[in-house]
Amino acid sequence: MRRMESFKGEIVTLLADATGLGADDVEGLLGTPPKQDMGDFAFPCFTLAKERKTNPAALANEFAGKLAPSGAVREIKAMGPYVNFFLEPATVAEDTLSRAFREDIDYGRSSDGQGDMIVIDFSSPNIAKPFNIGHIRSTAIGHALYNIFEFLGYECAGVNHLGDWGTQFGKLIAAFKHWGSWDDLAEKPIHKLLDLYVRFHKEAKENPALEEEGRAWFKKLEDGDPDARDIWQHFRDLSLAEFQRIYADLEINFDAYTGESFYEPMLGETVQFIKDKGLAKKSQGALIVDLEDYGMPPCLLEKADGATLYATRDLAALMFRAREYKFAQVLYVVGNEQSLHFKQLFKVIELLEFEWAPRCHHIPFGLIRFKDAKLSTREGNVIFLEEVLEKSKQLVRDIIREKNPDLEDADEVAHQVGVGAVVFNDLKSRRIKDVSFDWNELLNFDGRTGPYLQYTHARICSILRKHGEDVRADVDFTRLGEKAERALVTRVASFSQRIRNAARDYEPSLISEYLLDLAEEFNSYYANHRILLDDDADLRAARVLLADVVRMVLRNGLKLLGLQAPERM
RNA sequence: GCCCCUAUAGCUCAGUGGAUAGAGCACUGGUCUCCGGAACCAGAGGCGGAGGUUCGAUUCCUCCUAGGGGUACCA
Repeated sequence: MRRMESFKGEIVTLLADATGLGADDVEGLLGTPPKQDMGDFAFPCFTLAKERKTNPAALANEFAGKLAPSGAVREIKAMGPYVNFFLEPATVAEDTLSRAFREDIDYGRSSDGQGDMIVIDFSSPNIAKPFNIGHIRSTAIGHALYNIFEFLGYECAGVNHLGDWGTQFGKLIAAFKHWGSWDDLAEKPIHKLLDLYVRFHKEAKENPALEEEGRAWFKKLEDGDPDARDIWQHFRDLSLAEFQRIYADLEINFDAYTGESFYEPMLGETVQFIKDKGLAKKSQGALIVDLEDYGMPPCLLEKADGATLYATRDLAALMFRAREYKFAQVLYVVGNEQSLHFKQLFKVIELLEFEWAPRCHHIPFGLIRFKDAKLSTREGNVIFLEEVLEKSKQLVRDIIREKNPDLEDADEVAHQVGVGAVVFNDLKSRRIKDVSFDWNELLNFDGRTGPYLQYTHARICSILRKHGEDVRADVDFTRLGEKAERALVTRVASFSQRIRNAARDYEPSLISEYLLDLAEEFNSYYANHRILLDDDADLRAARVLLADVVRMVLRNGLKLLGLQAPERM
């Protein structure tokens, strides 16, 4: 059983022989031509020509003359300054399609990770605040990375670092004591909590004593006062219940919900540890780690009043994770605006001489910004994720009612497609790019979208149902000679390399892009070639196999991104 | 001020230093006696500016411009 990589290996050996270069040098130069009819691999002769003081085209000719096709290589020819290699399409098709067909749901999987642990910190909303559209980014990207690394043989731990500690909870308790009740919180608790929070700030302007009250409540909370603790716990439970509804919608599970409060008991020893290492010092009344030598502002461990900060809790959390998980890598899927924070965090870890310091990575992403200013001001600059998901699902329901009124499980499918549209929208471009939030764009399911991929998948399922027989792998692969068929085979063959690249770059969009290209190629092929031929059983069998394998890759890829692949829609 | 990210078509985005810079949306015009029209085909439309490195730069480096973010007691 071979793969594209081993075809490449054959060519590297041939070229190393002909050019006298080392195999690594050849492999570095060997590339893929921009067009399919220019072959499967191309070797540029520019650099060598310069060294040998000849022109590249002449050199390419010379090499091509020396090389003889063998094995899977059918033809070798000079094309301008390149030597291009053409593989035997039937061989490539056979190797690729029979392997994919056999591996099915495991096609693309690997054991690269060898069970190494990767801790992924993602989503991490603040409790008592609504899950808004901005949270989709970390949630979708983190979840996709989790799936990708797991598919590559890593063991993953998804950690939801809830924002569940800090002065704001003292204020919230104070507000609750003044104006709230548990009955009142029974319905839409997070919205009610937000109202309380907003009211607190409004009234505190008139009545500064409230601020003091809030601080006092937080102090009580920290000191373990049973009443404060109980109220906080209720707030946390109510929030988590709402978040979990959304996570259920998105089919996301976390391995731990260890929020900031979890690390509260470890803060004292963390600060002491840093002091013992001689890194902490007093400055302007606060306790800091000076990072001036590294061109950064100081990392604050304690405020002048002795209270801890974000960085303190993150340091405690990171050290805890190192002990607990013995990770090969820890990934923080957090917005780009926190780059400095993580640079500081990792620098402190390095100065503490932890050997795992280089294995900590911040995976930044761009912000969601609003295109339509009116929308951003309404609702106080917040769009709730739940509202977005509901709108998307509703639109899918409408479309189904119009296009496929007899569909069974229409609600379930509307859910899968509606949620998929929103998630995919967030995973389709490089994560570092800002995402402009635009209802029209989000709810347009034409073109390069999640529903387009799901539609393509469902359409192939439909073809296979109509085919009516089991798909066979023992087909005549020489029949798959059409240009479009060869393009599809090549695309399928590169799936596993694409997943590796996505992991290497922590970039789920590489998979989105791949799937869109695959779906476009298939849809174009489908429009121009009949698959279920009545008069040519051999060709039909071969095309059915190809379609089935494309279906598998679409499904596997969608799963990696966290999308469902419905069989009808 | 300093630091980070970004700049490719009207809009949203692709583009390992290499062959004619590719898609989608929107727009215009087409495609069904045939496997799902959430589709397919076609048209029109583009590398922010100036240098540098290189046989070759959208890609690497420097500077400039524009947008976004950050920059000690928020997270």
